[in-house]
Amino acid sequence: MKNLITHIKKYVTITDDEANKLTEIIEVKNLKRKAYLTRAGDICKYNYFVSQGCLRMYFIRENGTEQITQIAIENWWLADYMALLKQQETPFFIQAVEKSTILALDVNAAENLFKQIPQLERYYRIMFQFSYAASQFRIKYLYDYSREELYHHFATQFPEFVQRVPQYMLASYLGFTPEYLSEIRKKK
Amino acid sequence: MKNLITHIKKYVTITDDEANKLTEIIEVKNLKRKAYLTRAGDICKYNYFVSQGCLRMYFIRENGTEQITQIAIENWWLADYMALLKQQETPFFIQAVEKSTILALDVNAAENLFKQIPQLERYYRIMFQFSYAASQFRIKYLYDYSREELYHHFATQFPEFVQRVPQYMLASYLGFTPEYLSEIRKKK
DNA sequence: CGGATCGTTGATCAACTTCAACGGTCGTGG
DNA sequence: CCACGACCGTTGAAGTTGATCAACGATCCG
Repeated sequence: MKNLITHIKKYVTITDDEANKLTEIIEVKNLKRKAYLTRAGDICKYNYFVSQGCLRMYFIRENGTEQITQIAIENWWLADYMALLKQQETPFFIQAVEKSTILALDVNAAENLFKQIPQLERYYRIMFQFSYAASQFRIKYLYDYSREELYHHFATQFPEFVQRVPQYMLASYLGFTPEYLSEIRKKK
Repeated sequence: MKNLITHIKKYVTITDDEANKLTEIIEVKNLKRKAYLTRAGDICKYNYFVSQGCLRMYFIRENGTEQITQIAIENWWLADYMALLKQQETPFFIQAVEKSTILALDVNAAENLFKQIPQLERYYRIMFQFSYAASQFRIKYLYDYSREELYHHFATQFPEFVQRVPQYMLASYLGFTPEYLSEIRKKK
């Protein structure tokens, strides 16, 4: 919980009283490795903050294979925002990659808090703006580079990820097969 | 300008006075076909709203070909948000696909307005949340479908785009060559 | 210690690109 | 308002990139 308040205070100024109001509507979840927060078909109501540990978000393709679309470590928010917005069934699974402590924020409760605490809404405006910017950047990468280049860029830009997640997850996140990742690593 | 105020009022309630304050810091740009709002290497300060017309955002790859990453029609915001955030040179060009009327919002001036008008910050929180959700969805599509399937999904979901932009732009946006698009269309 | 999971290897195959060439049409200058 | 040049869509052949499948060895964890 401390982690979240510290993170918020990096971007906006909130009083202790306001922080407490937020804390009241947040649920702490201690997950062991491979535990699920969300499964495909669920109706979602939470936005998840990684306080400690690592989450992955993935869906299952028609042919039965997993496709990871996002990986989140400490101080990242993760959710299927389309499913939250439209209150539709999510196609995604959200699972702990390792033992994790997750903060679950009920988005409806949060909407109410925004009316009382504009600074909190400001924090989320900044978070979403940043997330969208990162997403635009990622889409550019996906279009710009070959799979092999994607791996090299990612491995040099985010070495902490490469060490933390198994190779097959990395391959899935980057959009190719574990076999091909093997081949890339052999080349170099 | 009317279009923007109408759009904002769909999501939040603002007074006429607040709307006027916003209007004061917005610049209206009338662009002819192929005119540029931004070129690669520019330092950006504006967030663009398409009041009338159509914009495309693209970058140039090492081999000299264009890669379109975004297309925006009426009531969409468009900018390189990473470049805005970090005040770095953008790698993107933003160009009018057809004769367009664009509203340019100075993001620094907007940040100041947010302090006076929390409802405006709320509007942007909702916009960015929605944009990010759409972006997550798009990334899922990119991973889930073959190029051919991408085209069919896109053509049925957004027929208005297919009619408005030339085929080679559509091919570029979807991540493949005009030649291959030709082949797909021939098949069906 | 034993079973499941993970990374690797090699052969074959499908999706999509590249290149070159051609015909149609669109819009711009005279 | 017409003619011409530039741009756009199409075709087909050859070439790449990365997927699929099957099999094997290593390692991790209970």
